[in-house]
Amino acid sequence: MQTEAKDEMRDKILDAALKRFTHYGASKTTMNEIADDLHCSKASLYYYFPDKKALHTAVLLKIAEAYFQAMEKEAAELKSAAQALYNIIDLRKEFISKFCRLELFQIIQDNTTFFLAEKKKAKQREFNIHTDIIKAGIASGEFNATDPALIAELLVQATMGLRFSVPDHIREDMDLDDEMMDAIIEKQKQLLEIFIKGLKA
Amino acid sequence: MQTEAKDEMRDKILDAALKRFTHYGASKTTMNEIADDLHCSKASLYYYFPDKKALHTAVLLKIAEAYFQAMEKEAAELKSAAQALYNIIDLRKEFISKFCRLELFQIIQDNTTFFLAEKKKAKQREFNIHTDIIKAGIASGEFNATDPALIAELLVQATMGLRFSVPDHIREDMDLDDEMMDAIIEKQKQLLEIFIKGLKA
DNA sequence: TTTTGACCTTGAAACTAAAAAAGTCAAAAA
DNA sequence: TTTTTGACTTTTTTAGTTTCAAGGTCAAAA
Repeated sequence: MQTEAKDEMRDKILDAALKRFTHYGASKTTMNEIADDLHCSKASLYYYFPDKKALHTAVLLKIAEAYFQAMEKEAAELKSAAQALYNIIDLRKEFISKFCRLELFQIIQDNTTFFLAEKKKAKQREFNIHTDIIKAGIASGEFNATDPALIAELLVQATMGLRFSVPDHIREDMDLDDEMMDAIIEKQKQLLEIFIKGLKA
Repeated sequence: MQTEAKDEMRDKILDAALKRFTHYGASKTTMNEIADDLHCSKASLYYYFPDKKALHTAVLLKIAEAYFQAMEKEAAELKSAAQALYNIIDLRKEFISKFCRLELFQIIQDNTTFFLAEKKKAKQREFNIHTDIIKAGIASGEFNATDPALIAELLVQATMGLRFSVPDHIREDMDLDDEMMDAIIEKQKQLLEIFIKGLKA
C-alpha cells in the first residue's frame, strides 16, 4: 500500500522542516536545505507538498495539534476547574517558548480565506476547551455562571490580550524576552484570580 | 511680552497640524502644507518647533492631555466607582474614533528613550486614575480589595489587550472598522462586569 | 523678535541588474 | 505504478543606483 510509505516520508519532511524552522526560522529556511538534510532532492519535497506554504501550514497544524491535545488532556483530567485554568496558562507558556523561534507570526499573518478559516477553527477549539472546563466548574458548584461559552471566550481573549498590552512596545517579529514573558504570565494569573472570584460571585 | 504671542502662534500651528493629520494622516502631511494652510512659510514652523517629530509629539501630547483630563473629570465626579469604570470605556472609544486617523501608531512606535519615558508617564497616569476610582470604590464599600494599584494596572491592561485579541488579525496600521470597534467595546464591558464581581467578592 | 526666500541635505520611492530561491517536468529508478 | 531526480524555468529577494520630494538651515528682511 503506497499511502503508508508516503505518510512516513511526509512525516520525515515535517520533522526536518520543523528542526530547520525552530533553529533558523521559517523565512531563513530554503527548500534545498530541507532536502539536503534528508539527503533527497528538492523535487521530492514537491511530490509531497504542493508548495512551500503548504509545508509551513502542515508544520504549524502539527504543532498546533500537539498543543490542543495537551490542553484537552488537562481539561479531561481536571480535579479543580480553577486549577485547570491555571495549568493551561503554564502550558501555553511552554508551547510559546518552545516554538517562538519558528516565526509562526509570518505564517499566521497570511489572511487567505483558507487560513482565516483555520485560525477560526483553532480559536474555537481553544474556546471549547475552556467552555468545558467552566461547565465542569459550574457542575461541581465551583463556579456560578449562566453562559459558559461567553465566559470562556472572554477569558481566553482577555488572557491573550495581555500578551500585547503588558509589553511597552510590540516588536515587529512579535517576539519577547524571557523577562517580559514572565511578567505576562504573572499578569495572566492575576487576572485569572480575579476572574475566578467573579465567577464564584 | 514675546512669549504670549509666541505661544499663540505655536497653538495655531498645532491646530493646523492636527487638522491636516486627522484629515490626511500624519505621514501624508508635509511641513509645506501646514505652512500653506497658515499662510506662512515653512521656515516659520521651524522657528517654533525644532523638527517635524517635535511637532508630531506636541500634537500627540495635546490630545493626550484632553483625553486624560476627560478621564480625570469622570473620576472626580464619580457617583459609583463601577459606573465610572464603564464610562471610561466609552470615553476611550470616543477618543479613539476621533483621533484614529492621525496615524498615531507611527509616532507611538518611536522607541527613543524620551518617547518610552513619555509612554510610561501616560500609562502611569491612566493607572493612577483607575487606582483612584478603585480606592473610592473600596472606601465606599462598593469593592473589596487590598492592592488598588495592582488591580488598576491589571484592569487597564486586560481591557486594552482586548483591542488586539478580539480582532482575528491585527492590521499593519492598527486601524479597525466600526463593527470591530463595537465588538471590542462590548467585550471590554463584559470583562469589566466579571472583574467588578471579582472585586466585590 | 519674527518671518522669509533661497538654498542645502536627506530619505523614501522608482528603477535596475544579479543572485537566490521557488517551482516544474520528462526521464530514470525503485 | 509510485517515487525520485537532475536539469530546467520562473519568481522573488536583494543590493545598487538614480531621482525627487520633503525635511531642514541660514543670512537677510520685516
